[in-house]
Amino acid sequence: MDATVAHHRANPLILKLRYGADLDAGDRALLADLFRADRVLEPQQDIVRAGDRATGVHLVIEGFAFRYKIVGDGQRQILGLLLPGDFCDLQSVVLGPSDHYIAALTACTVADVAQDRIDALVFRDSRLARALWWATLVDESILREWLASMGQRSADKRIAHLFCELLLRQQLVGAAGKRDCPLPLTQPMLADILGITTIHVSRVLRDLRMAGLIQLKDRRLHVPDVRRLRNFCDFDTSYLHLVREPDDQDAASPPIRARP
Amino acid sequence: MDATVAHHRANPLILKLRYGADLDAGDRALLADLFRADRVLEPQQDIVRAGDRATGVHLVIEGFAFRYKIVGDGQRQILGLLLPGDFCDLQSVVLGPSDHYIAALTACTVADVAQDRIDALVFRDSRLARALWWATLVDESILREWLASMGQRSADKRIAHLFCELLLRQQLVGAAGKRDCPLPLTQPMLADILGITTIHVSRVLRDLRMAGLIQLKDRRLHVPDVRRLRNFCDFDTSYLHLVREPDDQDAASPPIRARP
DNA sequence: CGTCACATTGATGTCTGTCAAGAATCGTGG
DNA sequence: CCACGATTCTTGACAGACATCAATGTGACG
Repeated sequence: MDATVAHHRANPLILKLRYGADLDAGDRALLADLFRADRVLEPQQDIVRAGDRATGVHLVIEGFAFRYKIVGDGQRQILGLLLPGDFCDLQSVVLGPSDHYIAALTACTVADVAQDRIDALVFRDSRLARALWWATLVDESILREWLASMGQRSADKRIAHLFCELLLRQQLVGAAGKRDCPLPLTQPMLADILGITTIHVSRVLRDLRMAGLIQLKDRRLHVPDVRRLRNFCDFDTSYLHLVREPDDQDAASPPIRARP
Repeated sequence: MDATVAHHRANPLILKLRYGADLDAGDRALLADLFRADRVLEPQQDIVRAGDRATGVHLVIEGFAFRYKIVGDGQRQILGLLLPGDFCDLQSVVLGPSDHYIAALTACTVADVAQDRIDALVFRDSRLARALWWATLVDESILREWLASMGQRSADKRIAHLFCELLLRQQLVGAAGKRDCPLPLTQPMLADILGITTIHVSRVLRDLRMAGLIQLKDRRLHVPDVRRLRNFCDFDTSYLHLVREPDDQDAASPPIRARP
């Protein structure tokens, strides 16, 4: 565990960017300075509403948020999960009014940053610009993988794949252990992520549990044999575009609270 | 029909960007100069292969291309259709090896541009930078809409929605009329876009035809009543983030060949 | 003219949705 | 602390959407 995580609670963005870029201490200091938690949200509280014009950029510091759309007669499709270190809308200025919603899933803290401060940052430091760009491109890549999953995988593999992803993504920001991580998703939420009904989610989770692939307890996911679960759902990390694998340490999870 | 389309064949990128940015004649000249057709591809020929490192940037000038992934035991999911004016991989340098394939769907012509020429362009002209950025963000937005469609819409509405999108997107680049457009997609292709079997595609197309919603002939789509089709599948253009609606002209389709 | 991909249709099976009813969990207020 | 309602979670019976298997027809192309 290196110096970046030494202080009381590391900035998840900085942790994440270790896997997409090589930043020096100066870069990290700039990021830490710009992206600090400055708002706490209740579960279900909106961060961005469809039709809103961008006001600034939001970064999740702690907790989960999610992106969603309402189609047809009120059915909700969840388009992405935003974990600590993820941007909600880095690029929204260019697009105009948002075409979807973003809301807090759990209680969470976010950083609100004015667009011009981002612009100044990336203008000044092209390595940082590239790092942030990497982050948004990974988000898009995840979206493609979700689409492929939705189109081609059966419900059980889809859930398993999602769990593999969430375990790994949380490991990247030091929020998960080797084999378990927070999983604050209700079954109705899972249903809207996977495009199936909550009833079916329940059935499939039972099957996965009984197959010994996963354990769920206290809103946490435990995976007894990560290799086996990955195998089951054909999980391949390449869509996350990591330049290095996460250390295999049994990391802090839930988020680090210990002081030095 | 304005001056941009006056010459023998307008650059589809320039046409498309009319809907996302305000470019002046100088901007357009730069684009036209940079993105000119310089390669012809056979149907099914690869443009980008998964695992490839980026060599440059590719823009579709004419014809259709498509993005796809292979999941599990060889099932293909098509992740996006690339129409004239669409970039294949504007940003691939940052991400490293591609995690998916891009191939020509029909015979098509593409522009190959070295990354540094793009960089020089966007560095020099921030309005153009913003315009290109808009284009990539719209692509991502389309991806989200596809995901929502896959998760929440039934097969018939999914096809209808896709057809609405393809009609409109081709109108943006002057490749479609008010109510019809090229549709060079076989049923196996449609199946891999929609995540259903070709057999089911055949049945659903029959139903849509018999409901009078669409007509298919000679690899073209004809929509007798666009409003009705849009209504049927809950099509809302906002995810395409157009700053203006396409003119209601009965535009050139197939691509303009007439000389002034 | 044969081959091959595409397209169509029917019969049948499987996955997932719908309807219905309970049980467990959780937050809240008395 | 307990009661309460509200949300989750679970299970069963049944229905519908879509997949699979099989057969046939069509058209492009060598």
